[in-house]
Amino acid sequence: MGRGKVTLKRIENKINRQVTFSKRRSGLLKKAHEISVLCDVDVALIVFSTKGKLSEYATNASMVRIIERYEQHSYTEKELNGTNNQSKGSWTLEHSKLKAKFELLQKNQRNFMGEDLDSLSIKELLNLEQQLEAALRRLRLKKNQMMLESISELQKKDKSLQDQNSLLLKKIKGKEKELAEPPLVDQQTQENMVSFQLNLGEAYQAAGCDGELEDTQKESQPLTVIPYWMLNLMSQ
Amino acid sequence: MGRGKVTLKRIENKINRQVTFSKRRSGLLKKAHEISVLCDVDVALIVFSTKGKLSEYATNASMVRIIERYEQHSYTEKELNGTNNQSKGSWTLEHSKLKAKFELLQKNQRNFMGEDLDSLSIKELLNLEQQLEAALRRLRLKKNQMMLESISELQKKDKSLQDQNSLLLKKIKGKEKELAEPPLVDQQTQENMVSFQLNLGEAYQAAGCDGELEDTQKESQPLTVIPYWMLNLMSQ
DNA sequence: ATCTATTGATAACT
DNA sequence: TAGTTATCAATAGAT
Repeated sequence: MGRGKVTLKRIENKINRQVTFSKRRSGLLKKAHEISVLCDVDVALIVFSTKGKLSEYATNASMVRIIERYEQHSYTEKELNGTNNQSKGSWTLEHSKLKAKFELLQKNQRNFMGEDLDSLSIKELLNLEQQLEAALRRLRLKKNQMMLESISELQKKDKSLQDQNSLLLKKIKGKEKELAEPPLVDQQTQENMVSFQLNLGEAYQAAGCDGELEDTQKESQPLTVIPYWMLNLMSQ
Repeated sequence: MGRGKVTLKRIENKINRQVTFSKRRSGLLKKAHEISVLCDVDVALIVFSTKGKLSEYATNASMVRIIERYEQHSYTEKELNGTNNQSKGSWTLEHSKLKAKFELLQKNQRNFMGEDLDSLSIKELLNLEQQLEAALRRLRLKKNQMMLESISELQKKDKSLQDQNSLLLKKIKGKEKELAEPPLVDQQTQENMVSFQLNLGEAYQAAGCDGELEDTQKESQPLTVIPYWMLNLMSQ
């Protein structure tokens, strides 16, 4: 239509291109609207001008709804591997909401780490201080509890190993008698182990442990070494 | 176009509507493509048939890119709270990644609040404790700094009000002489004010303030009352 | 922006 | 669903 045929190729003349764009854009929007009304279907049209200006048409003026429908359609069609799609709809809305929540949380977290404090008022700082102190209290309670549990576990193991040891000792002595040879485990080793258990016991009592120590499953630590954190266990 | 004018109204005849839809849809897609090529612009068109069948056109076949651009545009236009959108592809991927990050952050935050500590090992607890202590140190530093700034501000105001007061006193005395009448402001009032300033000064020195107190803009607090937090200011 | 010659789209029909 | 054709609509180029 017009005074000459059009070839489907980018219009090089900038002015012509701009004019054509303006005319065809309105035509396209009109036709989108027409098909939407005449045929009673959902249509969404997005056009960005070269300069980035947005023109849009959407049935019932609800672009997001149609885009959501598109996303749903697209994802359920193309890839069923997808993350467990709740049929809630609202992907993009969901996303932006999540983003906002994430950023809020991130800011909060930074504050909790003692960063970005300039944006806070004195009142907020005092509030944060109280929260941190409470957190620290809870944390130390938990820490002590876990350490005491750990100690208890170690003591149990220690005990069982000692028993095992005595058993072995007995067996060896039996063999000694049979073979009339000296024992493989000497007296010194045995004394050290007993001493170690007593030390742990004292520390355990000094902590004033009053909570029950449930026998939670823990990965067993090697007994040949005392965990480094146990050294200053009772400093807090 | 066609053998009769069209009225912009839903076509009631179902067959006609279907035929018209089919024809116009192809026309619309064609025109969308044309404007995209001729004018070198981004176009996205989504059409859902009554039965839910999707037809789409997008410049360079990248619908998601254009939708993203639309979302960006939309969010930055409508609400300038805009999050810094990277122009990455894949909404769902983006979304699930964000979700994972969010949940991680949320768990972390709970730990920082001294909650959900059961999932942590002793080592992690000790690490968290150190972080909390560091955070608390930074926070208290900032808090003290802000409070001292606030005090400084208040002292300035106090001083200026005192000056103003003396000025008024002088004026009144002048009038007294003229009119031979008693003054409106008595001696007691003046003494109280001086005493208050001295107290603030002492507290200020006791804090061992060595940082410069920049005169940042602060919302002025009423001078007639001492802020509650100032009472135990130096406890920390 | 507005005009108008011309092409393009399509409603009704097949 | 596809083709034909009479008509109307869109628009290229000019003003």
